[in-house]
Amino acid sequence: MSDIIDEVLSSVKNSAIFKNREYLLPDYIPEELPHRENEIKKLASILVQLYRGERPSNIFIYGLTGTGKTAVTKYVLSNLQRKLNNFEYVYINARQTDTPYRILADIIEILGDKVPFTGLSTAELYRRMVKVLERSERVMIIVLDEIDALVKKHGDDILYKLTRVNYDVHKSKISIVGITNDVKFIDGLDPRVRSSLGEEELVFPPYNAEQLEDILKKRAVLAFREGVVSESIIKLCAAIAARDHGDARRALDLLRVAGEITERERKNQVGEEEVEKARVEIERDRVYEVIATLPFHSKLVLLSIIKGLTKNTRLTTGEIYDLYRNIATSMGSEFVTQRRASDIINELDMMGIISARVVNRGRYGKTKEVVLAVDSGIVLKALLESDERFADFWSG
DNA sequence: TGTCCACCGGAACCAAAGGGGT
DNA sequence: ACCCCTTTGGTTCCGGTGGACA
Repeated sequence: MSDIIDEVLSSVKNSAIFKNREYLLPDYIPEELPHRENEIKKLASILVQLYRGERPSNIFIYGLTGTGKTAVTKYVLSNLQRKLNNFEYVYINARQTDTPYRILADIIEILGDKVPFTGLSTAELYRRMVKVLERSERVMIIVLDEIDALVKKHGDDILYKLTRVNYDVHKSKISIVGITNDVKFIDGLDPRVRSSLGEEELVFPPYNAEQLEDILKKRAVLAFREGVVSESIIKLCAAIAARDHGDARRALDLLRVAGEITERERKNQVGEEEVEKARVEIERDRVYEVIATLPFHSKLVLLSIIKGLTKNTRLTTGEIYDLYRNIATSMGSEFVTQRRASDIINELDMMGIISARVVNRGRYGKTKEVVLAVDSGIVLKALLESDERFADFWSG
């Protein structure tokens, strides 16, 4: 047994490819953030109010994914905290922590109190949060990342409450840093929330290809052994990510996975084909993961779409729903209403698995036209492997 | 020039699961 | 013991709609 472990262990230790793979992982925050100097400066100059123990303005940060919003924010806050040491901050990702209850629970927990993870009302949690805040007697910065996801699901109520905490708390003060990659998001907000959350605004522009290249180069030196990754490979990864709205995280993922593939193939240099394979593999993993964790009826709807698309090139909501009902019935399962199915189709669209666009066909009504946005093989594989009921159905 | 299709999508509400406080 | 909470994945009801066709 331990031989196997040893073997695996030594293969990591003696990797011909990686010196230290960690530098390419998405949660690694580097010592310096190239090409984000302006943003760091701006953010720091707002937060520096902390020096006098004052509450900095609430800040709203926009920028597309992978433009360094999260990294810059964490970087500035942790550095400031090291130097000032008179405030605290919580970082909450509102896509993972996606209910008002859990946001409050997280804040309370980071402040050092325990709360039950269900059972209480949000009003009660709010009360408790105020209590712990009152006790801490400091300035508190609350970072809400991907705040748009939360508001889409639960409205801006909690934001309103959070922006008003300062009226309820006297010995401490809080500021909110909201981060979003949806630029239009702020328009839909309650005006009161908008004005108080947007006391200061910061926009992160996407990286261009050269900047991405520079970033990749710096990380590659740390992560890879010498000679494993050539300049042209880095250029390639940067170019691919730049096409994809300058997403640095994608660029780094690409480079890392390309390295992993190279290692698996027991080669000692990353080549263009490994980068291409990485691109495909990343997309495939993402799609697989998303599909495998879908609720049952969403999977069924997806299966219906796959089935329908073997006969037609595009499907309407009605056609999908008929198929779905047939499949569900033949499997002896209940089926959801068309209203719900329509929502499921929208959800699949937003996840990028299908592409659904609303069309008006005059006399023939208004509907949605659906086509698959990813390879059907991987969709089917994910469906069949994640639920044995489908396997029975598909083969039988 | 109006009709009318085949849905869209907002709103309110529901029930079971997983839990509280007092 | 009793009545309370949120979340998830729904349901019911319904007004709205762009443009092909008579």
